[in-house]
Amino acid sequence: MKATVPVTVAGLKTACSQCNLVELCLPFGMSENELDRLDELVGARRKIKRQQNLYRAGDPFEAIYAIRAGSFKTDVLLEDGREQVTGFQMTGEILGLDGISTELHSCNAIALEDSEVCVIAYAKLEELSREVEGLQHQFHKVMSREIVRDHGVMMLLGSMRAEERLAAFLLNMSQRFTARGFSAAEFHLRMTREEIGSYLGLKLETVSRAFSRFQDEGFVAVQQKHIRILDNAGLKRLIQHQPCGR
Amino acid sequence: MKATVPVTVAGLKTACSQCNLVELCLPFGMSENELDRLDELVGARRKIKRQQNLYRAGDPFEAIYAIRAGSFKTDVLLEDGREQVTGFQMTGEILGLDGISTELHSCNAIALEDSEVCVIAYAKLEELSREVEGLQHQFHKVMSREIVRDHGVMMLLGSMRAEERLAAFLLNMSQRFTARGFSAAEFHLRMTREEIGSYLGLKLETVSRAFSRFQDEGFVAVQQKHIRILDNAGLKRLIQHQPCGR
DNA sequence: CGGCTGATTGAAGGTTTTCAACTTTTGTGG
DNA sequence: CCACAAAAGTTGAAAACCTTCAATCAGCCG
Repeated sequence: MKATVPVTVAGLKTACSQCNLVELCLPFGMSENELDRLDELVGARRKIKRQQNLYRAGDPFEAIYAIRAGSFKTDVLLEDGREQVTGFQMTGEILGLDGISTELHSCNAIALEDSEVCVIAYAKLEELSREVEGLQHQFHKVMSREIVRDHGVMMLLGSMRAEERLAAFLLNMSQRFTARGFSAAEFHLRMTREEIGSYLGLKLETVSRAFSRFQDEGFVAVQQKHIRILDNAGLKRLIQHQPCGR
Repeated sequence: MKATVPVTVAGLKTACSQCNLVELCLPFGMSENELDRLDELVGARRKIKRQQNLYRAGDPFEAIYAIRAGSFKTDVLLEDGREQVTGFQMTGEILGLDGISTELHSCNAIALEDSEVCVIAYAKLEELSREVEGLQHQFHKVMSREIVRDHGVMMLLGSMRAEERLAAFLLNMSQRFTARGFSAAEFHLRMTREEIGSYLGLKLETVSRAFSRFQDEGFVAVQQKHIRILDNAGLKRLIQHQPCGR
């Protein structure tokens, strides 16, 4: 560690410039010089154990988080207890953007496994992104990407039937694992059937049944959370060529 | 018009500092000085006739738009023709944020009535928001608010039943009309039952039936697109105290 | 190893969709 | 300005899809 870098808790200081997640994370597309400046910004890392909250709805908003290791879900709770999972996040993805609007977090972020995040103080981010054009631009892209992703989820929830939703979900997971250097065809889901169901607007039994049908039809091999995709094209066809639903 | 302001098409130059939508729009919360700078940014206005596109999915992204008058819907189309309405936008709201991520628009924006928008060149916005802190902050808030709104829609689509969705929709519209100085209890919807249905993940017949039931139960008086809310609290109760749906 | 959580599967029930007929409103052109 | 066609909205009955309820099975952790 360079002497110029201020020492933080137990040498946990992060350096984006050294991180292998650069291409997936906030720094994507930034120049060498810009990257160096980014290292000023990113504070200590924080470890979150499985099932623990990174933040809760109502918490004051102070930072956004880049997932360094592990994975999360975000959800919104209705007063009567109903839960809606709004997303699953993997390494390199940014959490906490919901808090900017009211300066309070509006959803819960919960680790699906033991995880680690880089803490990015939001005040500092605004400050630095006024100076570093690449950072500003990239940050805007990250927010916009989240909006586009949300529209995709609305499409799922509003216009697709159960099996289409699950197929789209699996293809999306596959693609994101691929981007992280993992197998596109074989992966391990960190979330339960109930969480998948909540995300897709389905009951867990419906998710389970859809998995079984996919297995029967030879699209995938399912063993609990372990998924092997056998017919990628078949899943894609499923999404587009089904009557309708609602 | 001041001589220092560059003259654009037919004197259509907008001045945020003069606009009565300030409190609802991008400039909200900015200081007098900051507002003056904002006037540099906002280009000509553009009129969009009913049913016309402000932009289409795939169009190159160059600007975001502030709705000066009228209203819009945004939607995403699936290859097989299915449409998902992702939102309805009213005066003061910002359109086009979806385009930042890929520099191509990812959805369609269509005027629900003859409308007018202020064109905000995105490159200029980034430039100016590096100089004007209040603008930067406000722009981030606008994007974050969109993300939070989207989560709310996911909740609707994923966890609520037909009547709950429509109740939530009506209450949301009422609140937004109120914010614009219109009656909270009586308003005119600019979209069809089919568009409402698409937004809520329901078929138009289901929307129509839900309207009829609300009328029978005395929650609202419905006459085609004209809505009168008779029992606001009743609608609110509907949202929280229903068994479940899916 | 036992108890727990998570997952699977079947049968019955419910909500929403589909199909269809009909009414009302809107828009256009004579 | 009326007439008429097209679009939008309403309503009923049947069907489809998903949920609910229930029982069973599998895997995991202490």
